[in-house]
Amino acid sequence: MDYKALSELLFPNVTATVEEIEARYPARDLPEGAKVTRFAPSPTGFVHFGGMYQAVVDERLAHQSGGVFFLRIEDTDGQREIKGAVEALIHTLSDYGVSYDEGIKEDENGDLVEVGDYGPYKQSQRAELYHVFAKKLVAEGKAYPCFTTAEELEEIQETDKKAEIKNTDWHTAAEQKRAAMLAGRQFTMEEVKAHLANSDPFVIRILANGDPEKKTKFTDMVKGNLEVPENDEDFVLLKSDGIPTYHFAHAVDDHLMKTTHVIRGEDWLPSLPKHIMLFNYLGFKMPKYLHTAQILKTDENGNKKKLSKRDMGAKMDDYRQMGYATECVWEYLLTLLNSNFEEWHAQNADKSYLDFPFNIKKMATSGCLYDYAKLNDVSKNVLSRMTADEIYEKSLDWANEFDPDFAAVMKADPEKTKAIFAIGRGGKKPRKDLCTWNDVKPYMGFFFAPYFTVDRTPLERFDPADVKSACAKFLETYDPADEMNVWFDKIKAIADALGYASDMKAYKANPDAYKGNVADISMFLRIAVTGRENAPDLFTVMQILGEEETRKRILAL
RNA sequence: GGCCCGUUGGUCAAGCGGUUAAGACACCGCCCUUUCACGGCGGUAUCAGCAGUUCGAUUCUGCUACGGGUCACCA
Repeated sequence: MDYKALSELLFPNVTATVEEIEARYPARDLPEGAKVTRFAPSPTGFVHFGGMYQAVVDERLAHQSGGVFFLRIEDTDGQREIKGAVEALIHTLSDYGVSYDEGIKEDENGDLVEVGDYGPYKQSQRAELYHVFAKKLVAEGKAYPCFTTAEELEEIQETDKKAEIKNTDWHTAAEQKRAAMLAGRQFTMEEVKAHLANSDPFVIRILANGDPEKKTKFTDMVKGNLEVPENDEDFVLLKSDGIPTYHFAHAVDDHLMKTTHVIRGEDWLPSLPKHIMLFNYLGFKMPKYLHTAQILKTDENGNKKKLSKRDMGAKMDDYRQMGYATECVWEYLLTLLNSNFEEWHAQNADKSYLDFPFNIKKMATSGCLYDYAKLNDVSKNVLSRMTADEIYEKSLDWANEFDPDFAAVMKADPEKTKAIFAIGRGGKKPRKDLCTWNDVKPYMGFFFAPYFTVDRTPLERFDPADVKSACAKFLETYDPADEMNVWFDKIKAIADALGYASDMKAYKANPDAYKGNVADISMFLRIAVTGRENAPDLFTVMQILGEEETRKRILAL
């Protein structure tokens, strides 16, 4: 078989040579040790939590080493492409502050532009490149055209991929398919010509010469030393539409774009033999690999499963909707990435996460379960460290989109809103009431008339006359100019007057001697002023509310 | 089913041949506190199992079990 002639037959329009292509992508001029990484999502409309996890690693590794991080859009599957997906992707990355140096970006006008010298950065625009390398492989007898259609192969397999395949059928189905593919390797030049004359669709398959019984050693930077079998599968390089499969695009792109470190999910591990073979066939130097652990969830049956896009929390946009601040998700992500991040952050509170010495060795090698309780705890801590102004701005942003009515209320009186956010904030032991922006309204809505409702239930176990009398007495002596201790002394006086203990120790020593205690009196007032039993410091609440509103609410109880 | 990867408390995890096996979350007590939210102190709970190497294995090796991933003209 004249492979050179075959390659000309298959790619008559490809005139560029591999050398010419290589010349277009010179080595990058980077300092010693600089890493070149890439985030290469397919534009499916959202960024997966696991994808963000990888993007963060990409970004940190590149920028921590003085290297380059680029974004490549893997749009080789036209069927799955969703319009606006690239924009959504870019926005998510920028929301989370994951900055990349090359790839598709948005300019000032919001238009998509390409930045960088190693593009195009969309695989659909790189067809020419792939074809040159495919032609080379065919010319060298390392790849061949296969005219067997996907439908025919599926038929041969006799098993519906969608249906549940019984374990025992696996072997035979795989064998049959393999036999069919092997048969596809047998052809004459005349047959190929006939197919082409007939415009029969075909794919380009690799000619696999591996023996799966033979294992080769491979070192992954996360997983460590692995043993991988040789590849014996004639997998597809170019689909019948001329677009490459992931495998082929990965080899060609990461070679030309000079990627030094490939960060991807461990679900790619099984296809490693394919990639090793491809890089060998093409004469490319393999990049280093980091196969990251999977993020798992517990399913209905209590088994661990890969976090799928249907699960809440799988899409980065879910967090926005649930009201998690990006900073919180970031910090949670970082703690999953390097478990010592939390500790480091506690000791370096003033430093940016960019100063954190991210370490590959610290990355988990086994999958971890997604833990909302932990996320919530991290979130509370992060939010508690923010200033009242920050909280105001960020929560308003969120409310503008998800709760416009409440946003309007907040905006109507920014000073008051900020004063509320300032309660118990800034000290060594800040309040931690807020976990998500969604918590803001339930937490402080009562300050605003539209959201103020009174729950009298806690008052029911007391004599209504006492409640009424306590309120009346409070109003008699209430002076908004009072210092906190004076203010509280007055409440204690009310307690004494009504037969409630003003001294908690005395009360605890002999509870039966009193109708209640000063905490109960405070509770009456708290119900009146905040409408509920639990609230931030009552003295401050009254100050922010102002004398008029405070009196009005107590009078109305 | 084949192949690959993994397994330290309920969860995330330190550990890298000799430790009372860190810490965080969750949970449970107690304390502080006019409520709540904090904060402090304490507690329950972990090396999947079995062999082997070794003076000594959570750490090294093998096997078993269990869990996960993957087996497309999807990425």
